[in-house]
Amino acid sequence: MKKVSMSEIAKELGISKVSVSKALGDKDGVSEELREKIKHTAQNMGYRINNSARSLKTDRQYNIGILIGEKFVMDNEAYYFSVCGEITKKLDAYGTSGIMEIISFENEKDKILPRVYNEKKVDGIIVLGQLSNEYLTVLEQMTIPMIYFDFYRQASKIDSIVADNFCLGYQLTDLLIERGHKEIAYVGSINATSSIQDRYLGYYKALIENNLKLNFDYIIDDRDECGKLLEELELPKNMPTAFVCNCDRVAFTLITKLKSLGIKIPEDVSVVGFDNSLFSTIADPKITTVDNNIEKMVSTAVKVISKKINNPQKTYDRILVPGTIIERDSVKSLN
Amino acid sequence: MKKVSMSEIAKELGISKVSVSKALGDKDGVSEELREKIKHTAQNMGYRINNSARSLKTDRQYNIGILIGEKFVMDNEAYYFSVCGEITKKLDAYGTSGIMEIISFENEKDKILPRVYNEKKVDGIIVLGQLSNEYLTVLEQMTIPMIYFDFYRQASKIDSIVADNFCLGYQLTDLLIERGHKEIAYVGSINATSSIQDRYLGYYKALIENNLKLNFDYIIDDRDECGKLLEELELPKNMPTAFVCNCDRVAFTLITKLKSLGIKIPEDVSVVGFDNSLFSTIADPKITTVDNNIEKMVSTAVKVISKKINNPQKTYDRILVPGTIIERDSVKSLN
DNA sequence: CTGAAAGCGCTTACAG
DNA sequence: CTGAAAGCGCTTACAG
Repeated sequence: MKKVSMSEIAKELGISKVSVSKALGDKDGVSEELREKIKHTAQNMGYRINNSARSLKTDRQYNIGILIGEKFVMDNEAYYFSVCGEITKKLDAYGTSGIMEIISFENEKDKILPRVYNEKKVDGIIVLGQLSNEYLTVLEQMTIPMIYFDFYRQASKIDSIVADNFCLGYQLTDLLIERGHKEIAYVGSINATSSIQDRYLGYYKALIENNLKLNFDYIIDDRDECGKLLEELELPKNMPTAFVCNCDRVAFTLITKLKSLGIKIPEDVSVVGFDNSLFSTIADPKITTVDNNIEKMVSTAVKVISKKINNPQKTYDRILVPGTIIERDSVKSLN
Repeated sequence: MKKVSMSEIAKELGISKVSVSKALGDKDGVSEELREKIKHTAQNMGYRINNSARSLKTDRQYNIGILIGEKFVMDNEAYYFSVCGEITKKLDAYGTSGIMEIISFENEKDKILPRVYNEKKVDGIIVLGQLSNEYLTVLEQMTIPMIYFDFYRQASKIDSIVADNFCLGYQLTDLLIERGHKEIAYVGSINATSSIQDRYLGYYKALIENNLKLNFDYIIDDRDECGKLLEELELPKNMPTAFVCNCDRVAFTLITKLKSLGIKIPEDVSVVGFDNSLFSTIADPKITTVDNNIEKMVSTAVKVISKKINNPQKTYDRILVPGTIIERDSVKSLN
């Protein structure tokens, strides 16, 4: 079985490979009639374009790198894997493939740039989830377009796509306050990621506006310095009437723990989460949460990175994607 | 900022680019002294190899395609996404990247080959999870190495890496029988995937060896013809004392349903699952299940595809990776 | 509309 | 050990 290149097709048809290239690439400069004939012949001969050869000439790889920190994928059911899948699907419409690369703890520490960059395999990079500031600073030296997904850095000029976490944290807390709750805890390590922090600040804003005092005993860590989720949450001595959790995963863990202590949800304590992930629907009761509108976030990210590849100068700053609260069964009204 | 190629490095050092290529590629034909100098200069100049140029010459892409059917990723927490992540990690040691591609329902039906193949972006392909026979038949025409992961086709010669499902289905059912269970149901659509089918056949073998009759009412579908998981399971009229579920996900759904009917697990009914996924540990009670040894399966798959790329003639047939039963709290002894 | 020529950045076989 | 030359399969600018 011999290889079929554009030259082979040209030879077969008695024309030049230039015409073949134009026809197959949907470029001007061939008659429609010839174009059709060429496409037909290519199909018959089982022609497949050689992306490497194309890339070498055009300086475009038609690949996007998708970076995920190892800390986010310790779990088998990691959230960013599915985001990566969604991105891959959307990318397809742009004739582009997604190359996922896991940034190991080691490479993050040693500031090793990703292979997809070092070997020029991609035209741009989407970073899923926050990495260490030191590593990001190094990443930002790269000479190809990059965007941050689901986080941002105040210190950097890199465009980012994030949920409107501040606003959503506010709304979710406000909902609890409206329902008569006054003792409200926040579960999340507020220095771990920008999302956790912004959700927390939204929570705090809601407290302020309702003249409720911020109680430091009510701020509960959910992960360690490396960003790994804690096995066990440490509950405050005085039980609040409600918990705002920075994600459904943690809300689920919390509910399980509270139940094991004989505390009923939502009769005794209310719990809300974030992300509208599987955890919010398999929990009993089902968790009131926030739909971040991932689909919108992903399509925005793909659109932005594509535009930046065509025009690296253009900046988009921080794009906030609005979400919506989904009320389910984990909140009791105290009124 | 100007581009740095091997020629630039050569010019800088007053040598030929051939020496640069040999030095950077760790090939013979340069003195150690010169090699070191070249590597050093390359580093300083911020040299990154151009994978496309290398590929064009060597006819190797240093990329592996990872195909996943859309049916497996309807869920956000899809199992194969994490497998894809594991593969990506392992591939790194081979200097190779993984390019995930979702096969949409449409492309599967229309028998459209994956982009990674059509554009020669990969040296080999790993298929995660069973696709339709019609589609696989078309895939098998491809002229690059391919392996199946987590399923196989009796009809085809494609090498595959699978858990020892038959044996594990047998062991798991046998465990229930040893504990005194005689009325045992199997939950899984036995024509949906080879895994479900083999686990079922192992279940049946255990029944036969223990002189228990196969009861067709006790075979419960868990997905539709497209392979999508059913929202609601249809329980048999006469309740068995135990259920063997083809995966933890379904075991979780079943437990939720049984509980909602006031049936206690494991007091009234025992349930076992497969996969040792998150679902088996977040369920209450925790589910007795099977650890498929994904890590071993993944490392085997990566090893096999790499070898096949270097030697496409070589075949490995079906490789069975042994698993282990993990006993937890969802089985009651009737003895 | 059509095609000859140049060149993208590597690697390899070969000569010195 | 070192390097000149050829060539991988495309695309683009240009000439006809």
